[in-house]
Amino acid sequence: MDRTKIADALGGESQGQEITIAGWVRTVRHSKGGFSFIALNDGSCFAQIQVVADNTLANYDSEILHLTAGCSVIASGKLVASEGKNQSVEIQSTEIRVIGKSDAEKYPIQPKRHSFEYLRTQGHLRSRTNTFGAVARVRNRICSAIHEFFQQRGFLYVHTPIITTSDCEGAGEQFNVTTLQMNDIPRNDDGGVDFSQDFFARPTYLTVSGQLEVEPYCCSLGDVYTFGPTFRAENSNTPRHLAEFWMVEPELAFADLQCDMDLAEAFLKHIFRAVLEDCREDMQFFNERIDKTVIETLTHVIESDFERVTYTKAIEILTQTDRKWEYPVEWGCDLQTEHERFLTEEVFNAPVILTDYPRGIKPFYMRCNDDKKTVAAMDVLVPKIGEIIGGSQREERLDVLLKRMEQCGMDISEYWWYIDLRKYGTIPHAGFGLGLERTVQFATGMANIRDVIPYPRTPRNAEF
RNA sequence: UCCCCGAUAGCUCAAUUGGUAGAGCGAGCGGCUGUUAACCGCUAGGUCGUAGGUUCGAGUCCUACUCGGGGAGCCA
Repeated sequence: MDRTKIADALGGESQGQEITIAGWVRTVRHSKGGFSFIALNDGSCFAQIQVVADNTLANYDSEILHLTAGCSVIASGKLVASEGKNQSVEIQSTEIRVIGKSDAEKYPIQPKRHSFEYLRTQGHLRSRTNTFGAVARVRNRICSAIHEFFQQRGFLYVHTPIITTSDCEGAGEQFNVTTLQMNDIPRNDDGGVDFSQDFFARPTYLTVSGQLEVEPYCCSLGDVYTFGPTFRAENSNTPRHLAEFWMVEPELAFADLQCDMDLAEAFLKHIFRAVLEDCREDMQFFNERIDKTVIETLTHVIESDFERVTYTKAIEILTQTDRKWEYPVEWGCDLQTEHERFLTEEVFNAPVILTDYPRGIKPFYMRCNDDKKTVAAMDVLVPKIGEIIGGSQREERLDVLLKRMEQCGMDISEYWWYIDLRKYGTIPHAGFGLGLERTVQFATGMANIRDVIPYPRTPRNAEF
């Protein structure tokens, strides 16, 4: 079938031509004048196209008059200038084939506003709505912008494994991967699980981060990035957490924390610029119906220089304000959501990059600073979301790394391959992780992370 | 996992101090209309999340559980 996408039809270039479009009915209005108006959407853009159906159509009485929301149709006709006010062009149809009916009494997506909570129970159909169609298109554009950004800069896309044996040191609780039967688990003499009988003959997990596996590629091929799903078995019930989410993790070769921060800032700006430029209609919708400040916020991020502040300086700011904190602030403590939001929303009113955190609250692989107290870490904080990027320069000095792993009580033998990178041609390198869904949230203004991923996985929830 | 709030028609919500359930939207039918989240009229539709308890009487009060939302922790 030679199908014209509705986005192209509305572009108007084929005006005056005979075209065929296909999609799902949003609304139908019948006129006693002997014709009907069908608003058709095919997902190619936010807008519907209006199909005018005349009662001279063979199936006008038998089918067109009974069309309802959700029906799928293929319509052919001439693309003409519209007499109506809300669209410049419309299709004067010569044939409309009803492909799939949709029982209006039972169709879960009514032509009215639904709550997002309700639509989550209709995960297979919610992409038929304005909001979820727009989210899907923006999410897609963000993903293409991510690849675009790195490919333009000569970064290599590396696929790190989903099933891993390393835990990336405290990045989060992990899901076990096993083929052992739950009701018949083989035991060792000491009562522990006998993993030698498992598929991989050892405990394995779903990845919580591709960082450790992408570093070797960085230390041989230069600038690289990994981009894929990650999993956390944390019992987190918040609008900002998922058990399965997507993460982008670039790793820069021969680079320090400054390079890392420059990259992160340019990266975020590239993504938001792409969304604003290429998803105008969708963004207009989000700005009108979801968050009235979202376009302004994104524009502000693109145009402003990110504030770069050391952790130590941030603690100073937080202790000198009259603001009362639920969690007390002192040097050495991890910053809480209230602190991060205060800094980015009230003190700087812009994205903030916090750097040089105390060693004690950061993982083993971060590079120790000369002060022996802090590490070369950086977090990018944005309004509303808080931490959107976390990164660091990696510890490239073998002796320092080993000492640090020892202090952290790690089993060094498990990480022999990671340590090898410091033995054979070690280099300074740095990287960060960006949560895709939080980025989509920030770009769209959607309040709940469950509404920016097609099928959210959260504690006690894996429907669809 | 902790704290707070909620669950009533297909959906979004209302129901006074405990007295036996309503609206809007949607749907069906009819009217009107180059309409556009159209408009006007009529109709159908509910063991008030589940299980106990208090009471002459519970949508309303109490307890537990389930699910949902907000905040927090963990983090991306």
